Amino acid sequence: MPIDDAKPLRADAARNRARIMAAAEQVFSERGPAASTEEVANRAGVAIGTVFRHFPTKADLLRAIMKDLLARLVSDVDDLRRGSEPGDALFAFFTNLVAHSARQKTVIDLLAAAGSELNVPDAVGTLERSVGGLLRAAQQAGTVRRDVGLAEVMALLVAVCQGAVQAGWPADLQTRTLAVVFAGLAPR
Amino acid sequence: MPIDDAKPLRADAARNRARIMAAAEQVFSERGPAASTEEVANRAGVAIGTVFRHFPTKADLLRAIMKDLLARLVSDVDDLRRGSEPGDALFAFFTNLVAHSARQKTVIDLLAAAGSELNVPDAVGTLERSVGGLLRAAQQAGTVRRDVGLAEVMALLVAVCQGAVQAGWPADLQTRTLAVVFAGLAPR
Amino acid sequence: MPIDDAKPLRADAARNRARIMAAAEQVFSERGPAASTEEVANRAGVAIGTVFRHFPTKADLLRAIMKDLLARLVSDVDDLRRGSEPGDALFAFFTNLVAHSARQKTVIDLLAAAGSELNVPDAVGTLERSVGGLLRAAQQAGTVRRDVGLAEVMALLVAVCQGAVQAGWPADLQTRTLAVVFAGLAPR
Amino acid sequence: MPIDDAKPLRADAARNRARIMAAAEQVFSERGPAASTEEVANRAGVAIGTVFRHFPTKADLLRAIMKDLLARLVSDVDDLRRGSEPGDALFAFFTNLVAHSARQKTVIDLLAAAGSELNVPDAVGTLERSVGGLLRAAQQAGTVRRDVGLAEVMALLVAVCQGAVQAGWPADLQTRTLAVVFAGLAPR
DNA sequence: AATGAATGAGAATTCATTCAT
DNA sequence: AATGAATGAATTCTCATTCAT
Repeated sequence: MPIDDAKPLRADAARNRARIMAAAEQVFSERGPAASTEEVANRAGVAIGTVFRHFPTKADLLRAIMKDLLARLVSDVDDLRRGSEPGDALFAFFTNLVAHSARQKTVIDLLAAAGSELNVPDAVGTLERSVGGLLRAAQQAGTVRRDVGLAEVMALLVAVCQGAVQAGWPADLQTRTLAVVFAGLAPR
Repeated sequence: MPIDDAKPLRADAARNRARIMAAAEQVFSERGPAASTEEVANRAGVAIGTVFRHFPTKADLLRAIMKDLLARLVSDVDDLRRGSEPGDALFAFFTNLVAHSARQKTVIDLLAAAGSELNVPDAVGTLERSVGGLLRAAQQAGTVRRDVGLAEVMALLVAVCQGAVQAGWPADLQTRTLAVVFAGLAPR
Repeated sequence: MPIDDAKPLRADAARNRARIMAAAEQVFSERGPAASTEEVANRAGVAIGTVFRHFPTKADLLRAIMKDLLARLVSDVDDLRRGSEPGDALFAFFTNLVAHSARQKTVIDLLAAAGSELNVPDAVGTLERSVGGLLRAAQQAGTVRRDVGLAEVMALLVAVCQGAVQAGWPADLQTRTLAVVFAGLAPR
Repeated sequence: MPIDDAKPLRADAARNRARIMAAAEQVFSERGPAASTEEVANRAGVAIGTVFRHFPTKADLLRAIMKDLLARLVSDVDDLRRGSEPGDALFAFFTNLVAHSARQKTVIDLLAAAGSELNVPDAVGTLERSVGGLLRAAQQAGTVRRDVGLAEVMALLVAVCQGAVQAGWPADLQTRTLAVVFAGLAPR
């Protein structure tokens, strides 16, 4: 049961599509969303036309990256729910996401801009639902206050990630900042 | 005693400079830093050449806006230190900044990008020192834990503002998110 | 006795060739000669490569359409010569062609451009000879002046058709315009 | 009393605008409306940006040319009404337009396309009104049948011009073709 | 033979910056 | 000092044509 793509791609096309997305992730992370599609093509080792064949519009490319990254996040969440104590999973996910967001400037930027320019509603919604699961579990385990809502958790998540990414916080600053947030979430 | 500008400007030149900066603040807030210099000129009611006479480069203009906004923030901090209980001033500043950042997308964006692209080190340093004052005062008043550092306070400040701005948090989400942060800063 | 095509085509190849030409006629009629070959392929239900296998160049495709349409016109003329009074056949052909040219924007455009860009000399020549037959018959029947030449009849034919097509003349304007032309051709 | 342009242009800008329009007229006449804006710029001796500063869109440029050429036609009509017998002016205008249309492929093409892609309604309307004047005068002078309408005269005008232009009719073919049309317009 | 992905040379348009007026 | 026209490099996107599958 294919989840995403209607038409199976030819082997070479699939390879190129993947290369392009990887290149785009890199390029946009390094140079921001204003980076040129041409550079993405170069980095992917294909001609510019190939990029536009796969993603008819630059915005389509950005959307595709975002969908992909969000999907990865959701699957991270699922892994965590299986592998950790329910009370810890939210904190673990939070910490992880911040730690990796350096590599994922794009996700974060796009997450932050989610409402505005690009539209990837279901993907964002899915992530939100996943995090919601973590939050409820943590609240039932008693590691997070009952009066904290999903909205503010998501807000803090995005905000801290974006801060971490854009300002390039070193590891210890990440830790100390998260300590404050976690203390704010804890009961009492 | 002019601190920054070497040459006193002719009255009309000064007026134009001010108009341009005001227009630029608006335009970049609305359209992001990719907005065109031409539009800034239009909004300011001057010709494009005039903008470039005052700010030889688009980056110079952005830097100037940032310096200006940071200076305003610093003076806000000073006002607060005089007008509120020492224990509350930090929270008040924090809340204020978040609330107003909607209008100041530019500051926040620029603050966030401070380290990277533009360089306005002294301005940022000055703000950091001011906030440091608020923090120490709050810690002495016992409203903020002693083991919280200035770095993470600044980090949270920027992160939350940026989140608020870019995602357009409604007022109640701002409140609830700040509640978590403040709880995290409070002793015990 | 195949006049034009050297190699007999496999059945499926012939079918594709026909489909492509039909699609091309439609597409170029609707969108003008700037329409993309890709769209022709889509409309024909074949892949783009197939179009280029049959017509190595876009110009070749246009030429082929034109040849085909001209051939149809010639056969129309022949039908008319058999089925109408000699004195009326030219007028009937003229009227018919104008009336149908809406559907045949391509022919007309190509007929008009005949001399310039594309070269389909024999096809045009053949049509001209056919119309010449109609003209002589009409002159002998006394419905057209003797001092009118084939060149100007062809010229008027093309001109009026093109006018009708490009400006989208309604039926009554076609009628009234042709009335003037026919009056001009009539003796006295 | 300025008829067309709201803002007076600087001398150099006006010079460039004129050069661009002249170049565009040439280029589009030679290569059709698909010719590149870059070539217009080259021919005009300006940079590509200058063309787009004056005409923000390629379509704007085409429209401007058309307006200009139509205006010239209208003024030709006015001149003729003053300088010839009322009964002849329509024929003279017709003949002139056809003769010059070789140089004015653009006008004709645009006139023909008037309804469809570009919109220059008032300009076309003005021409139509002018020609209407010639027609009425000719009918009153008895050189044109009373039952001929303006619509078909315009239709023939456009059609014959376009034919002449696109197929490159030599002078004698023009003459002979017009002879038929004029005979069709004459009383009896 | 057919497919459809890849190529890459344009084409239109934008915009920071320069410079004549 | 101000004006605003000119420049031209850069960017997004299109499309005829080629070529691996």
